[in-house]
Amino acid sequence: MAEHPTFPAEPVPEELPADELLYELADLFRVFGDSTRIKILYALHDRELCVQDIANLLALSQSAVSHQLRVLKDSKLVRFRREGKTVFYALDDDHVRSILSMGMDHLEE
Amino acid sequence: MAEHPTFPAEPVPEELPADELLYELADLFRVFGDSTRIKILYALHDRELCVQDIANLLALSQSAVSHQLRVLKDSKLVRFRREGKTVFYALDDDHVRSILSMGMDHLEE
DNA sequence: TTTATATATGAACGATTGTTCATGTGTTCA
DNA sequence: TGAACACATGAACAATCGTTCATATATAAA
Repeated sequence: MAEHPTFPAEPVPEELPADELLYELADLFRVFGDSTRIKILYALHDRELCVQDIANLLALSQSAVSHQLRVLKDSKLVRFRREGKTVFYALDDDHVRSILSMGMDHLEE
Repeated sequence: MAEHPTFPAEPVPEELPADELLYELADLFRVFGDSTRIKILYALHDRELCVQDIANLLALSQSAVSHQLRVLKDSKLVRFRREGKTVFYALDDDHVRSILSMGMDHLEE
C-alpha cells in the first residue's frame, strides 16, 4: 500500500468477503432502495394484503405493484399464498423487519 | 383503511411512517445497493484507509472511489479526517456494520 | 363453455445511475 | 514561488431501472 505515516499500530490486513457475496449483498440492498418497494414492505409490516389492497392503499397501479412484488418475491423478502382468485402477500420473516428497523435507526441519529 | 378512535385501546400498527421518511429510507438503502460502495464499506470495516489505498485494494480508479466516497459521506455512512495531503476515511459508526451484517444474515438463510 | 375478476408479464419509454476523462482544489516541500 | 502529490468534481455517455400500456394466465361462477 501507499507510504504514509500510520499512527496506531495497524492490525492484521483484513480480507474482504468473496466478491460474489458482495454482489449479492448489493443486489439485496438495491431491492430496499426504491420508495415503492419500501412502501409495500411497510404496508405488509404487520399483516398480509392482496395485490389490489396494496395498490389501493398506496395509490399505485395494479401492474406496478405486481411488478414490484415479483422483485420482492425473487429476493425472498415476501411470501405469498393463493386463496381462490386472490393472492395474499406477507413479509417473509422477521429479518426483513430488522433490516427496515436498522435503516430507520440510522435516519433518526 | 380504518379510522382510528380518539383513545386507541390497541396499538395501531397499520399506519405507514410518513412519506418523507419512507423516501429517506429508500435513499439510504439505495446507497448500499451498489457493489462498489459495498466493497468500499467492507474495506473500511475494521480500519481507516486513504482514497488511493481503497482504489488500489479494490482495483478501481481514484476518481470512481472519490465519487462514491462523496455519496457515502453525504449519507453519513463514512467520516473522514485530513492528514496533510492525505484524507483518511472510516465507517461513521457501528450502525453501518449492523446494517451490513443484517443483510449478510438474510443471504445466508 | 363463456364471462368476470384477480393477478402476472412483455415491450417500450423516460429517468436515474456509475463510470471515465479532463480539470480544479488543497497541501507539502524544495 | 513553483512543482509534485492527493483528492474532488463537472460533463458526458452507456447501462440500468420503474413505470405505463396492452395482453396473458388463472380461478370462480354462470
